[in-house]
Amino acid sequence: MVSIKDVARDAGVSPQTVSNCINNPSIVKPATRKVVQASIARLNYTPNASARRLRTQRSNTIGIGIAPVSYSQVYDRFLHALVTEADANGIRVLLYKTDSQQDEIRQFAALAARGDVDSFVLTDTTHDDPRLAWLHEHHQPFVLFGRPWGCGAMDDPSTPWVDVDGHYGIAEMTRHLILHGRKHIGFIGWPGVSGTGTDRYQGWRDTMLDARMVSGDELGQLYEEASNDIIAGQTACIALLDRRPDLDAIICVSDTLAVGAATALPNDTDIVITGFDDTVSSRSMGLSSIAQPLTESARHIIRITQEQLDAPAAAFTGTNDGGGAASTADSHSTGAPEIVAGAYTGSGSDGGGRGASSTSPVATPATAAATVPATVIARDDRHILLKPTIVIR
Amino acid sequence: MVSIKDVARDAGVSPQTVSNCINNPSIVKPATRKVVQASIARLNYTPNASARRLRTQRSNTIGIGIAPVSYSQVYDRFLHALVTEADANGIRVLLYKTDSQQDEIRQFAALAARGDVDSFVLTDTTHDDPRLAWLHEHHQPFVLFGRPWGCGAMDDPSTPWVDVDGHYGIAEMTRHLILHGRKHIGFIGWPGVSGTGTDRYQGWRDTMLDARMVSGDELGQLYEEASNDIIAGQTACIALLDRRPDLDAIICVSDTLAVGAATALPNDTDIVITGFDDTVSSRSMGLSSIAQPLTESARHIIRITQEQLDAPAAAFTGTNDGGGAASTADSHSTGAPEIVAGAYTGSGSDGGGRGASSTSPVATPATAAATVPATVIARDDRHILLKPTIVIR
DNA sequence: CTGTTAGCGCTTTCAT
DNA sequence: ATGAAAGCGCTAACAG
Repeated sequence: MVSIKDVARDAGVSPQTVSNCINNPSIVKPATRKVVQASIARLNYTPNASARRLRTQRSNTIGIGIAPVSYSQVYDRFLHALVTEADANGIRVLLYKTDSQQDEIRQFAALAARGDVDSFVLTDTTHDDPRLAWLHEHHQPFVLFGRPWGCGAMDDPSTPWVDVDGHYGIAEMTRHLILHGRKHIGFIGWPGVSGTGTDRYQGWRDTMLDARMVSGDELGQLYEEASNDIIAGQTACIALLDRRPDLDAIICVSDTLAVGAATALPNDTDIVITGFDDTVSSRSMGLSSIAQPLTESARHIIRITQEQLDAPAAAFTGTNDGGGAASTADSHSTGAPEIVAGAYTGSGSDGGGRGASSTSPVATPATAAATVPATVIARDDRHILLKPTIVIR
Repeated sequence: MVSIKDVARDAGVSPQTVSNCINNPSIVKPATRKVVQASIARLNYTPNASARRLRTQRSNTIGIGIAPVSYSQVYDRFLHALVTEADANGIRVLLYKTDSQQDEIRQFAALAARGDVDSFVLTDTTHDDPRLAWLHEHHQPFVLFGRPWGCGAMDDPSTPWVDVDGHYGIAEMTRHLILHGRKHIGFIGWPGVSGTGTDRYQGWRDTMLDARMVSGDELGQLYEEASNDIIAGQTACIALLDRRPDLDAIICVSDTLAVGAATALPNDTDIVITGFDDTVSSRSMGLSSIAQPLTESARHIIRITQEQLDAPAAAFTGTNDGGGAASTADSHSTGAPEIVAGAYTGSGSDGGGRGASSTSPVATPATAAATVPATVIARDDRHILLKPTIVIR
């Protein structure tokens, strides 16, 4: 392995100068820098990560857990997005197992103690999540993907999170259906009260009531619950149509349920089924869905992580610094999203056409969703709520 | 952070003795060891990973890639299994992105040069995979999950792999259906020649021909191809039933296709649909499927990785060392699988009932598949072919 | 602007 | 059986 000394000898300078060329090029005389960089290239030198970590006491690595099974079908795409954004910022991603929340806490302790990671990314936050308590107690940096529902930490500066606005997504989808002439729009949701599920449900409910498409009394008839699998989706769809044969659209809280519902439809029907997450399955079935801006989410997660680590002692002020999301990233952030401070349950037509032709976030079937940068609705720069993209097929 | 010096001071010994207590306890006098271990526990000491890595020049980390999308729905479970087995052996798992094979090669170079990982785990090997060429050329250790189909490296000692026997799984499923009175069994496979797809297809074909359930001429009528999505599965199923209304079972090369096929079935039918991978989707639909022994696979991958790293210079002899898979793992491997050397396309009834009541690998509906240790059919201890478990529902 | 010194935390010699 | 010395490769702090 070629080390910094080899480069130094080759370039006729001291190891320190080589180090400076890499970590602080501006303080090296251009001529010297040139020579050193030539040596680096010729010898194909790459700094040893362990040595650097030992010296700087920074691993430049974040940890993220993987559960025994993932029901969402979106986790692998999220991981890819996260790794991609991390990679672009010189950060590595370490995977650890999470068989339970307690197990994850054990992993926190081990990984943090060994200095394997600087920070963690958490998903699937639950009510009174013990992981948050542990992390806070041990002053361990982290970022949530998903809001800390019911933890009372929604606005806590020391509980940064990035999430996708399910309420908005479902509301937008509902509006789209209404605008295209659908009169009786049902909803299949998850049972129980989950933050995410309830949020999405309310997106449908609020829009339906706002548009006077349904009375409060009638709402229950258009609603069905189903655990997150295909069969449950089928069952719920059948129950819904049984109760309300006049339905002409059913919005599902997930793609899995949408796939189930779609397969339970009579052959000759015109009923529209929509899902959430724009998975391969729903896409192959031609269902409209709601795509989470995973790349954008990952970008913010990495940005916040970087900010935390670069300014560990600086207390968070709680005020938006004016620059917003775009201010930190050094040349990486292409198409930096605008930050629209304020409530996130806004009406669909937010000001500011931010792209080419389409003023609505509804993507045309042909143009892929990925090209449109996600719009941000945020409280401040450590609590980021992203708008999903409605994908109509 | 508490370091080895702190422990040494606390225990009244030298840092070296503390180090020995951790890495080589047997050479420390029991009394001293006791004292040191008490200090370690009291101070809650964990050795710093970077320092150890720098000193030993070993990262004890393996790298594995994540693609932009995964169609298999099994990758996340594999990752969990891999991380779990790695964790049990003191190995960390670093995730890197793989947008293409070339991209992955770039990652290899970067990660290897920085000393971030010792070895890689590769999946989705293709014909003349450029990644293998690169790894060989740079003497970079790795293990494949999945055979190197068509690379001519199937028996190459320096190309270790772990795979699950799709031919066997599908053959066993076919036999099961035959034994339960199914007379006309169709197959939905993937188009084109993929190693995995063809292997599974042949499991059906060989069994059908062996059992005289079909003539060679007739075979084509019972076979349909479909790209790996739900709609394609539906279409193929309909085409199949259209051509052969007498079908009473359809074996699908994947769960995704099985789900599609199942949803395309008439309401009152008795036709059995089976899939591959035992995913949440197919399970929720009550479909029989074939479960890959992911934990077992991961265990072998980690074992081989360890062996490679522990004996870097030792040339592989190509002979089974007699101990087989169970010989290396130190106390971790519970229920070590037997190794049955020989051809892998054996007839179903291989000798040796290895468990309780059931002599056939067909699991009963009630007892979960996971409890049965996977049987190994292997050429040698660096080329491991595992038997999947047939899950009947 | 560049070089020297020192040390991050650990483990492999080699003495004792 | 234990300790002392050295150094893995790198970078912060200072001196020049």
